[in-house]
Amino acid sequence: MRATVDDRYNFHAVEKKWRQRWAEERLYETDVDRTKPKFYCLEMYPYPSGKLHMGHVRNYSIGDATARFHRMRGFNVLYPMGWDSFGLPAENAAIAHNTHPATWTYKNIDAMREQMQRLGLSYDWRREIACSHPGYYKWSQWLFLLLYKRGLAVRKKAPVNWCPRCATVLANEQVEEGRCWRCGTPVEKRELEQWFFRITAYADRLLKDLDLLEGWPERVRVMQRNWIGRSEGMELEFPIAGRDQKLTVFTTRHDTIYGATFMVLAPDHPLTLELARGTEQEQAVREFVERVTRLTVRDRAEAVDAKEGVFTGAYAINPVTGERIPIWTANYVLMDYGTGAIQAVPAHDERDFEFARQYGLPVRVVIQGEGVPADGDRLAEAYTGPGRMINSGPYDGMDSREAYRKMAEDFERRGIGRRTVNYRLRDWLISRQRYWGAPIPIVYCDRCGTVPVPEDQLPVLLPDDVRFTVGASPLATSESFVRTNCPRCGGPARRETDTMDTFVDSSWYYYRYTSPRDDKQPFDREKVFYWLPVDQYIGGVEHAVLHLLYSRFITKVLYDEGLVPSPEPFTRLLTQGMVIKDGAKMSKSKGNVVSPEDILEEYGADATRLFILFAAPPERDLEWSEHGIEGASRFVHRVWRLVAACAEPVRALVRGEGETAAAAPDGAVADAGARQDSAGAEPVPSRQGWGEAEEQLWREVHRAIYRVTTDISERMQFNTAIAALMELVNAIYAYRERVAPEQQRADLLAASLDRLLRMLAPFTPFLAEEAWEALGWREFRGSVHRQPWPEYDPAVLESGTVEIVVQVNGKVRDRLRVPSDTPEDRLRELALASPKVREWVNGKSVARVITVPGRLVNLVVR
RNA sequence: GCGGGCGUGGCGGAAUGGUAGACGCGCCAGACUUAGGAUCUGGUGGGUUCGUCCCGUGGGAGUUCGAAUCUCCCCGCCCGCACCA
Repeated sequence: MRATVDDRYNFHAVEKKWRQRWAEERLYETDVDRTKPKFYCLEMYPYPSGKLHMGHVRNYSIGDATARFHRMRGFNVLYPMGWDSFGLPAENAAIAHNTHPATWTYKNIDAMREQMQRLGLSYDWRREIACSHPGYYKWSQWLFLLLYKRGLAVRKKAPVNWCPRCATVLANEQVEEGRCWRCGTPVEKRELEQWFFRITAYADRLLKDLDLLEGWPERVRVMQRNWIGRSEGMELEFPIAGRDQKLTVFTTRHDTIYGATFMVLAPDHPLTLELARGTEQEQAVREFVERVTRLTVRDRAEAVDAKEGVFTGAYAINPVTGERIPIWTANYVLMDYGTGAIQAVPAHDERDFEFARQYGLPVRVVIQGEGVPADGDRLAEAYTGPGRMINSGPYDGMDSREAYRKMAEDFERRGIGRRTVNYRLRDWLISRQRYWGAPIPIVYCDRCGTVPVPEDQLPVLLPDDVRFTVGASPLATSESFVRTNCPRCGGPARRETDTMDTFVDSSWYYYRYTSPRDDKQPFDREKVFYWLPVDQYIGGVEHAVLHLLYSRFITKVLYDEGLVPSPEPFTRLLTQGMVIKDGAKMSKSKGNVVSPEDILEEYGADATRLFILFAAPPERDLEWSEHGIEGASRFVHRVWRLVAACAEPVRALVRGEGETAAAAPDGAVADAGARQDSAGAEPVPSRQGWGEAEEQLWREVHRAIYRVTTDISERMQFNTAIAALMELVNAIYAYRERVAPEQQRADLLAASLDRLLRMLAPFTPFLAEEAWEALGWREFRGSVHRQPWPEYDPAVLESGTVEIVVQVNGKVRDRLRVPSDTPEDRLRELALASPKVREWVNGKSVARVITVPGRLVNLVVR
């Protein structure tokens, strides 16, 4: 062993060494252990694009620090990683390079795994999963069959979003501002028959259980609440004049029905063209509908800044007034929401008002608020508040809120309508006309119809003999795949050729980690009931209404089936901020991308992780800074120099203690990695012969433990935790500056460095382990990553003196240094006796004295 | 328009009712050095009569002994949703 420790820190060599040794020692492997509380720490598994970007590095730095901290705190921690490895980019790359999507995908996975290992992330790699692996997607198909069995997977014809560039349909959640979430191409509406998961059947529970998610950011809960979009109202029926047919509308304002002076249908409503047929309006309606429905979703959304519509030529009968009112069609009514038809009440709805004024339609006031004219012609804007009912037959004179209740009852009794709840949430369209996904396990038989593939015939494997066509499902080009026999009657049948949305794969992967190689079941019940729910989930906010909603839905289905222990999958959620540079998100087009690869090469894993956790609190955006990472790197080297400088006396001490322990009868020595709990307790200094300098540093150590512990466990504020560690390092330096070398106490230095290194372990795992070994502890106590988290001693924390601020009328006038246990009345005495304070009190009377123990005294003077 | 968040030194940020600006970056000075963009030490909100006091957390008002923090109004920025009937 070297006699001295080199004060230059070679992170390349150190990181390489520990990566190997940790793997050999199987340091991060975890299994069910009922003697410890469990902690499931999870990051959103990545799409294997080829290399990590800074957002990944941030995500995993947060997660790894969290996992390591909880391990040291005595939790049995599940911390796995896997790959969201189905999806379009692989297929597009395969088309471009004429290879197989799997080739591209698995090469990328290898590259990214390597980068993760360089970062020193403490995953249990035995649990690695990839959703494109047949051993995984078999169970995604099983999940489909479970939903099918429960009536939650259905094939139906509906208006769906179609991305012409990706040549596939998309779920509603995957359309952002009318554009495809992946490629940005404006999507089109198409009427197609597709497979849906009936997430709407869970709308109410998904909404209600949001209240359980106290560990989620308010922002995400609000986004989900809005996305689900529950609204209570009535479906009302308006007979169509001259036909034996009724028009059903959804409204939240049935109390305004006496003011319904016309009706509006969505242009793509099935009755729009039918009602116009044979009327003098037919031609105009046909032209209007064709023009509006041809627009992409986005163009249509933009076009509605100007409301536009035409009269259909048909009339409806207002069921309460008996009036004949015209039926219009207009671009501001959407087929997607409610029934695709509305009762227009221009006096009390802003949109109807604007439309009525534009086309000269009558406006009738039926609710009179303060200052609202009774004459609709004189109304300047729609009135949407409450008021007194007028022009409303038997309800005249009532308060509108009372009428609202009364009318609902009356209308139901008279059969005019019924109370109902409407949601904005649509069923989840899971069919994709693409290759690189899990095939939908369904067979179509001429005789038996739609037949699910029996579970024992899973997985339905992806065929290799496909042509990567665009515009139709590639699976349809594989004869061997399509042609099959009906599982029910054995006759000739055809397979479903669509694959599942990759969000189906990611909606349940966190269960699979608990028994990733199980080939008999999707997950082991015992293990899932031990590990779940996820205690801390970490990822980007962009999945607020995608993955995070789908996962909650699938969890509820599994919960109803009795397969998982909780109705919610993620107890706490942290949505990390973006990593930005020069004020903008890193992107190739802006040319402001910083590659983690380069940074790791130049500064090493510890400095990279440290900077990213230190520069901002995790949920806030983080501005990448070259100077900032240099500061972090400087700190890493500064710690190392301190360790090197203290090595000689500390090692002598550690060796002496270690040998004493080893000499004891039960001090049998196994290999270093396995000795985590037994030999070698933390060094407790005697404090004999200590002076004020020693006591002061020891207090700093305990203060740091207190601050780091609470900052991480209560708030996940890694930035302030690291600041506290920097202060501790500064304090140790200050001690060594202040006390002559021969006077410095080795027991104090050893105890301080012991605490420091254990607290650094979650942030700079390589540095902490290397220093731990250099000081001799690894030999006797095992890896720093298997140590318990240090405890602070409140008695030490509160010993010594504190500075008390003396205020006069809230302004600081003096500071007193007093023993920290000084009682309040003594503080008051000292404050009043202060010469500086007396100048400010001078002649006036002290009306009140407020003391805050350990902090301040405030004299209220008049 | 509705909803969520934010506004503090030159910069990233600390302080969630009790000393505003911890910690880091940058900058200034000193020490060591053949030299250093290394390292160590000190300083660093503005003003000032400089061992002093005044001002200061987007602006204004309020609650309180005391407000960056709580309340109300206004301004600005970011994010999400948006003719949802």
